[in-house]
Amino acid sequence: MQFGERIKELRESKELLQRQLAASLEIDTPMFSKIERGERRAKREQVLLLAELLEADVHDLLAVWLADQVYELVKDEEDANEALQMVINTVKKQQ
Amino acid sequence: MQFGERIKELRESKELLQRQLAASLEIDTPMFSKIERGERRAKREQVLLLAELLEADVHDLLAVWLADQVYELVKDEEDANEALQMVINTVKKQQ
DNA sequence: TTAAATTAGCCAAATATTGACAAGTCACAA
DNA sequence: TTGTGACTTGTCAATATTTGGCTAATTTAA
Repeated sequence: MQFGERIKELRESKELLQRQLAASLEIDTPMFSKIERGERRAKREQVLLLAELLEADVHDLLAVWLADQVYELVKDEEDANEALQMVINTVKKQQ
Repeated sequence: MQFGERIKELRESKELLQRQLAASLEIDTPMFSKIERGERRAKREQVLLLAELLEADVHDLLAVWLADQVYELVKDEEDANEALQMVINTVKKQQ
């Protein structure tokens, strides 16, 4: 939902081609295209690399990347909000 | 983390045995035991059944069940909080 | 100590994810 | 139009993960 768009924006603002970033990530261009369109998910390690290559804030990218995955899990659930609040409380304490 | 404990409490307060609930869910007792201890995750459908069998609030159980899964995804992430906030915002709009 | 209840460990079957390839579309320059 | 480069689509096999169920151990309670 958001991660791919973010990557695409950053990539275009740096005038890089998919195949260039794909090469850096050691995947093929179709795979990179899919990541940008959210059809496939990037690996955590790839997010770190992309942050570096695109000179973007790594925490920001990681947060968006994570959010995509969480969203995928809860998007069809009526009780998503309650569940998310519970997790936030748990995560707070855990720090 | 929470779902299994919740089920166990409800089960014990109704003085039911694992094997009885397991039979109702059409799984074996060891599997039910694992669900209670969080070693395996229940299917959504099983949560609905459990809510009925244990006379518990189905939304409440679903929320806890979902929360477990989300937690599993974000628990080791430094940026979990930011990600969760993003998802909450997205989910709010989606309604 | 026994018998029932619960847990641990293991394995095979089913499912999902992954990476790669070939072929397709699209925009545009020659 | 034809050709070229950038990107997308679809498919497939390889790999990983999840699932269900079995056996055997351990715990609990009488």
